[in-house]
Amino acid sequence: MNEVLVDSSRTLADRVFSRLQDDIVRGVIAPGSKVSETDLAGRYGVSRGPLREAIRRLESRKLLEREVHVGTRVASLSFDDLIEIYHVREALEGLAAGLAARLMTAEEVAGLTELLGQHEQQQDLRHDTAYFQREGDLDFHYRIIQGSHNRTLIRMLIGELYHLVRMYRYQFSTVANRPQKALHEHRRIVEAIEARDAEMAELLMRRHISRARENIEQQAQQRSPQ
Amino acid sequence: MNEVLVDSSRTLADRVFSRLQDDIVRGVIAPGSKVSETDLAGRYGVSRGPLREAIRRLESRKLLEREVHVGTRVASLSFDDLIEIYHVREALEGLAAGLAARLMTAEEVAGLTELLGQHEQQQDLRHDTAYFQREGDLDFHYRIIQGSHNRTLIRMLIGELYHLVRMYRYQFSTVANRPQKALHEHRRIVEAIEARDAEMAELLMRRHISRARENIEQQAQQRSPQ
DNA sequence: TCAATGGTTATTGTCGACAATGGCGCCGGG
DNA sequence: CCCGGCGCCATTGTCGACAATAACCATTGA
Repeated sequence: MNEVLVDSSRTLADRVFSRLQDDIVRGVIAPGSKVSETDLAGRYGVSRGPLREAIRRLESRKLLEREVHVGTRVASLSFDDLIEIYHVREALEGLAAGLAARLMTAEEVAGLTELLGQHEQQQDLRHDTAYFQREGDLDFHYRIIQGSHNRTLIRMLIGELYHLVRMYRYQFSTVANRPQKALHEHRRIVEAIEARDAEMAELLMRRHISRARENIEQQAQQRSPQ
Repeated sequence: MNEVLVDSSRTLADRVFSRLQDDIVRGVIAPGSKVSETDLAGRYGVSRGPLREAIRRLESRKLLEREVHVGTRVASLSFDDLIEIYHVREALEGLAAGLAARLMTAEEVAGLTELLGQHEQQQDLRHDTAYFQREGDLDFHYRIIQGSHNRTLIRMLIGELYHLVRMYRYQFSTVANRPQKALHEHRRIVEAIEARDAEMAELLMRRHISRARENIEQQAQQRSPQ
């Protein structure tokens, strides 16, 4: 989504890291499956050295789970894990929205407004609905997080949590069943940011993510009603 | 503080990771200084392979900064970085305190109360003040974070942010100049947790960290009054 | 004297091979 | 028939060597 995928730049370990991360997130490699270093090295055409470095980085992002002398397996998120992540998202993205309302530049706000307009148009035309519900939604949040201008916060949300959220969406092919409501909430958040109302922006963002979490909890109950 | 330092367990890369992290946090290796892979390999008596893995992990924790084909240098925190971190801490530890008030077991609450009692005693006797202000303070927060029972939250705070905070404290030899107030705030937080008042615990924790941040901002202004 | 350019050198990036550990299946005994 | 021990094998952990890149310095020209 955001990260550069130019295969001719940087180092080998960096490229295999990007590709492997993408394959994991998109479910090309089945969640929970064991992956052998030798297999992966062959698959990506590199030696085990750079591959191991990529594995270590993905391990610290919780996309891979490693057990010494046993092997590495792709992380498989449970519903509980996802609920935990959403609690953290609520706190962090609430902070981000508040900071964004105070610190976003006029250009950033304009870009955000434009992005939202595009989403609303897509929604009206019933075009590319799946895209909006997946990457489009993340794009919106992505902009606001960047607007916080807090590098630590950006790193934690974009660099760590979002890959897990994306993986989950692919894993359970979650088509958010409340796109209109979500879009409406997005609109109100943007309005708060445009008005530079930090408290309101934070409140609305927290509520927005909180509702998304409740939605997931409902789905979980329906699928496995104990 | 928390991580096992048993040098006879796990893998070489894990051990050199722990030792290197400790040396960086404690300032044994000067912040901002360049570190050569060959030098470090010799220093810890390992090959460059495991060392590189340790470097990658410390890099993703922002304790090391790497530039391809140029070198690795120890991160040196700016005041701005620290302020950013404290904003994130405020959001995350506020969440943690709220969750702790709801989810901590009776044993955990008892242990927390006992820890606080020890700190108050140390404070009264003016014993080991430096310790309280450094590791002791972190111990208190550490317990509450663990009490949140949210693995993602624990990982982000303990696994990532706290090492940076610790490094900063060593780097600027910050002796918190408001230990009595901090201790009093700790007491009130514990009372809220004992009363299972989640909202109050969150509010008090946020205020506690917010005040610590303001304290740092004051110090920064005094040292470099523009 | 200064700047540009070339070579040299130190450092990192990559690779293949060897060592060590844990899992798995076979075999024997109860 | 079941259980425990033993040995093989696959996989990971570690190492040293080679290749590639960028910084540094000296030299030369203006």
